[in-house]
Amino acid sequence: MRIGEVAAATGVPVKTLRYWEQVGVLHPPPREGSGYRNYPTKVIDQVQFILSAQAVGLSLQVISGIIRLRSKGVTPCAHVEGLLRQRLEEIDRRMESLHEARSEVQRLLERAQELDPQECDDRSVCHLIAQV
Amino acid sequence: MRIGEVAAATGVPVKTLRYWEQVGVLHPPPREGSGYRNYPTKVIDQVQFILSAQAVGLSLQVISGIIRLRSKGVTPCAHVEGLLRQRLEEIDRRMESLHEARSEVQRLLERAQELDPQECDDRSVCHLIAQV
DNA sequence: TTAAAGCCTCCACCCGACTAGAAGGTCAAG
DNA sequence: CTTGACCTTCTAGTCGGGTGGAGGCTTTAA
Repeated sequence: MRIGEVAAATGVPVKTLRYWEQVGVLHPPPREGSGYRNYPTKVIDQVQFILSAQAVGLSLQVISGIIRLRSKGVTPCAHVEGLLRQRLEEIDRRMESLHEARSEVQRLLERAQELDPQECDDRSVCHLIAQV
Repeated sequence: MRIGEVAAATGVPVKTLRYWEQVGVLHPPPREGSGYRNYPTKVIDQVQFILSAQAVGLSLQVISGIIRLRSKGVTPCAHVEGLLRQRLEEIDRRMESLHEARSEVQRLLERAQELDPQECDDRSVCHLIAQV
């Protein structure tokens, strides 16, 4: 199948499919005599896999690692499980730092209720956001 | 004071101070005869403000908006309060999507316990990450 | 037969916040 | 007087995941 059909079937833009090939996450398909890419049908599954993996937050680099293992004949499940665990930790770290940021903003907003705007003088840019 | 002194006093690299000037978040200071930047002492406070605002997650563009208001003589507190509320909403949105991602990864990991690696066949790249 | 749609490659650009390095001018100490 | 630290501008690169457009083939339907 041609690249446009793959795009239509998966919703991924043609440009993106070529980009994915370029960065190594999709295997280069054989070409027709015209030079057109001629994809096997299973590319649809691969594209779906990439989309699912992206949705979980894996990077294209990591995803292409999985696909490379797969095409070497290795069953990548154990590897993928490790990656998912790493991803879980990553998410937890980011949730935590987001949580801290939230508390800080909350604190500033509460302080804003107490402070008088008239006090916002030339000493600082704005007393709402001030050095801890 | 010279740019190196500002850098030493605030911990912000010289390159970054010049960059901040370039993108409009720091006012261009007057120059010595040599062409060297000659900062007023209050730049320290401004840099601290920028750092604090960044720590809260405000972008340089937003921060320079606040500073512009300030230098027009406007007391930016009300504006800043609005920005902080927007930031809070932004944080909440991101926490939510992070939370969803976390559940999804969690779900995949739990499924990994049930599935047999032998089943990971050629139909898909890896059955751990599969289409919903 | 011809026009449109689809495909090809290549190069450049986007977001944000820097950071690196080249090539050169200035200043303070010994 | 020289050395080295400090300053200047300018260009260009980083990260990730694409997107846009130019210029030029190929295929397909009327």
